[in-house]
Amino acid sequence: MNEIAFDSRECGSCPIRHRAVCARCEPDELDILNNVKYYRNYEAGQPVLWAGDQMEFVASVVKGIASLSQTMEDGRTQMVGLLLPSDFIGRPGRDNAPFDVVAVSDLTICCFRKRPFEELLTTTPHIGSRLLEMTLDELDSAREWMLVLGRKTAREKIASLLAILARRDASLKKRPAVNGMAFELPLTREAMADYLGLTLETVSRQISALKKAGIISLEGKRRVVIPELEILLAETGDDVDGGLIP
Amino acid sequence: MNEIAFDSRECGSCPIRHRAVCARCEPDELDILNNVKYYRNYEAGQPVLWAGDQMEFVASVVKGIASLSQTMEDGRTQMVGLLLPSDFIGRPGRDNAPFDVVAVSDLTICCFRKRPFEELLTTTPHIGSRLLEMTLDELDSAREWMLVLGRKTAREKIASLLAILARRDASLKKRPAVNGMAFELPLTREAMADYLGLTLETVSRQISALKKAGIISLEGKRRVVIPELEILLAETGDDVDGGLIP
DNA sequence: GCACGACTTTGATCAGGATCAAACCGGGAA
DNA sequence: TTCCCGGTTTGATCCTGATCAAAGTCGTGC
Repeated sequence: MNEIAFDSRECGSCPIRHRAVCARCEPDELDILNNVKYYRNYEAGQPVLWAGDQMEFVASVVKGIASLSQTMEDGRTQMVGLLLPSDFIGRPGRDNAPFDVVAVSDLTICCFRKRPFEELLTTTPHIGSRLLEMTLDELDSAREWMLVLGRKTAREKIASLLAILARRDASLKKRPAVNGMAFELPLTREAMADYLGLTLETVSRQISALKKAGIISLEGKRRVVIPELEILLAETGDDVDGGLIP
Repeated sequence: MNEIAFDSRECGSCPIRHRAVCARCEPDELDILNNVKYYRNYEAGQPVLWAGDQMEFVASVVKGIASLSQTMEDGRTQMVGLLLPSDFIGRPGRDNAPFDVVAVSDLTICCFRKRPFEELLTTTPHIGSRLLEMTLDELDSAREWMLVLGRKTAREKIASLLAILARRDASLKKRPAVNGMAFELPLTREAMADYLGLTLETVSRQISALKKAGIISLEGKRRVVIPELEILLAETGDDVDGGLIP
């Protein structure tokens, strides 16, 4: 859930080869020719990996959004992570995907063959320690999300999700989150429900309620405006400082 | 959630110094004298760390159970992890505890000063990669738990918890989980509720229901007997193979 | 333009778990 | 022994969010 970048300006568009791996950039054509690095595109809704699949690559999201999710036999599904641009996909040291990875929107990922990547991990210690740091951050966010799933009301859940998306959007655009900011909702009501442990009807109703209360407003169905950030944050149930929006 | 051991037989009782760190054992008196390694004891209910506290050590659970948890201002709390013997506490690279750590039962942990430990990480690459592997495993279990919190019914939640505890108990005693096995419930009804995102009354009711259905039986309030593992597993809602009990 | 389909909203009703309340159990101290 | 107290069980009722159902919105292709 965190970019694996050391210096993102210095390098090209590929987070893995250029932003993560090489401290000094080399042209990546070589890697592409050697089939070590390659791009993949998916349409919204397409699966990238099913749980249990062999993973012959690690990857990094370049554009679009992917989800990590689990589905029970009877169809109940729970999203366990959202992967936004610069997020990392993969498990060095494991061969099989632990969860389903699905393109939520149109998606481009940059893949890097697993073996060469694992080589790099052993030969370049700071990559490993960066990866450990990222993994610990993801573990913390997963645990924070457990509070949302286990203890928050539907309204608090929606507010928490909107707060996270607002924050992500701001940081992606490299500007601070401010009152009056607007952003595109990249998820359908159903995807939100799967992330929050709710039904899509409840999601819709709570969004309507927040709108009616003046806490958010919508432009169309997918664009959210937040007149006052503090007021939205108050709805999350978190302490205003700390919590999901540091 | 996973022991950081390379060869546990070869060494003394301290998981960090002896089982994790030194490939070849040295006597640990030296470290104790240097105040690099030390033990701490806590009584049931005592806090080990509050979220935000400076952590000057990493540690490993030697005996007893600790919990990681978060509490909202109004008192709602969610446990985000159970730490059993050989589990690791700490965040190399971070100074502050992200969550509360509380002794659930009487607890002994073995602490290792953070700086020397971080030194070791940089000088001994296989420790780092083992730590990465452990962290990835914990991330997977956290995500699996998100399915429990977000989508399972109260009965399935209880069954899932019992299944996990049964499995942990078996692996701690280094024998397989079998039909008819019995184990001590190390948690109060309230602690179970906090782990499962339920109230203690619901926990109690569902345990009674499982008892009435013959899926478990109790000896006293705290000892659980599982006549048929498969039947309990069927109640978890997971696929019988895979899932929480691999 | 129109029709279709995917997504969303809204309504009516239901049910699972929360809440409030009281009783029960078992162990330890006086 | 008796009392007390933390933990547990059970009961009655309430309420949030699920479920079932229908209608509304919007974009796309014909």
